Amino acid sequence: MKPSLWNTLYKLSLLLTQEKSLKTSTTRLSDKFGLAQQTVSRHLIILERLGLIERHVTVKGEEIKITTKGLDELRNVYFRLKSIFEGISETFIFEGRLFSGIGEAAYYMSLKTYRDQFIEKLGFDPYPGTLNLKLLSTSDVIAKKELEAHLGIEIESFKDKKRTYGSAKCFKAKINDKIDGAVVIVDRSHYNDSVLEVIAPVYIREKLSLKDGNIVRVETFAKTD
Amino acid sequence: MKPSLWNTLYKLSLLLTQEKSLKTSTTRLSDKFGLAQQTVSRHLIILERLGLIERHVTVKGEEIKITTKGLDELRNVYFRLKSIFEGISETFIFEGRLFSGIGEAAYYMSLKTYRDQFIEKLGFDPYPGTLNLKLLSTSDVIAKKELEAHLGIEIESFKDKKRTYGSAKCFKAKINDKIDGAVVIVDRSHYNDSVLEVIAPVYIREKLSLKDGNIVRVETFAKTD
DNA sequence: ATTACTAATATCCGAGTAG
DNA sequence: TCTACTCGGATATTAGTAA
Repeated sequence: MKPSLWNTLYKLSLLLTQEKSLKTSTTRLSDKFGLAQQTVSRHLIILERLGLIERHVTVKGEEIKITTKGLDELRNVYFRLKSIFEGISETFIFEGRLFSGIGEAAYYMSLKTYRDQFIEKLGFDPYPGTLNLKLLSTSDVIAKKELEAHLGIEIESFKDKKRTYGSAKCFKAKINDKIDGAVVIVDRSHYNDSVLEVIAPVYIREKLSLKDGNIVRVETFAKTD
Repeated sequence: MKPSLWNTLYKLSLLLTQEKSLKTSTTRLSDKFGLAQQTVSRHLIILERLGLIERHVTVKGEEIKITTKGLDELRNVYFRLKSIFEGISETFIFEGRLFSGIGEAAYYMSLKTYRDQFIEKLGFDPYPGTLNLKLLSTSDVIAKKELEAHLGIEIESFKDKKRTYGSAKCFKAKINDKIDGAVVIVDRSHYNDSVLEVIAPVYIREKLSLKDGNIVRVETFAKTD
């Protein structure tokens, strides 16, 4: 997302206050934003196409509302700035329903470059495969975004002859108050925001006698410095 | 400040974490920021000129530190986003040392357009003149910035044949726990951030028997919706 | 390696204006 | 009035290099 667009979204949010919609015109906004009417119009069109705002355009003006996706975009910056200015350690607690993935993670985790990094940076040799948890509440999904904004343990990307392997970020975690492991947030995951991927030095499913559908509790520890 | 520059400052802050300095190179940064090395170089030059960062450039790389001014720039956005996402009422308490201004404020406050707005929006006809308080601690200065990010009572700008008269933002306030008045934050004030300007329907100095140098306590109430 | 200049290119903005 | 199109000019970015 282009900085100038983000700026327009941000300034919109300052006028909208709370999830209410705003009835205004591009001319009035251009005045407030210090941009030309045409520029505001163009920005609004793009923001709408990106799904960040919703509009109801009439010949007399328009009504604008920031979508959940748009708010997420802003919240992400908010959380990152928060972790800078209120730089304190925080504990995040998640609850999710266990489900089976397609076993892809096991392949990636067995790659030497990744595995060596896990051992070096997390201090354990992870069991190949992740425990996938579907987060149950939106507050957990938002908390995950906040966690993501914190500094974690960085797993670096690398490439071989064929392709590039993406980066990831880990946070030490405790699973069901028993097992020490880590939450892995993959940069370009095929899962969406509502899925938490957990790794540990042991096979968690077996150790905790878990089956698909079980609720699992994960406590993570984020430090900001 | 241009959005693209703000973006670079913001991304820098994510790497710097806490007021530490960062030893890196424009190439490494260009990688992280998704910009060309030349663009990063140019941005850093401009940010430095604006006094938002400090650099120590060598032929082997450079060391970057975000200045107080730069952090303020980021904090401002942080506070505004905070008031959106944590939209709650807040009380701010300031303590400042009374000093005499040049009496300019009295002139402005006597202008009909301003005065009418004060009466309508604040509910009182202000004594012409402001009580100027020099804030004593940096935490108070930061609190003032946070207050500024909240929604206040807007006093609109206007123009006559000669010039434009700027806008301002007010927050209801209680002075020394006795007098009800308001804090006025003038958009382009000739005072800096460490000065708080207070108005009231009465002549505060007299009512509270205040003299230059006295410490005055101001409690303000900010609502976010 | 670096940083950062100059010049070419890509992108963005806003004046004019249609609908 | 309004939104939003086209298009020329402004601005920002990047490629090619020098130091």
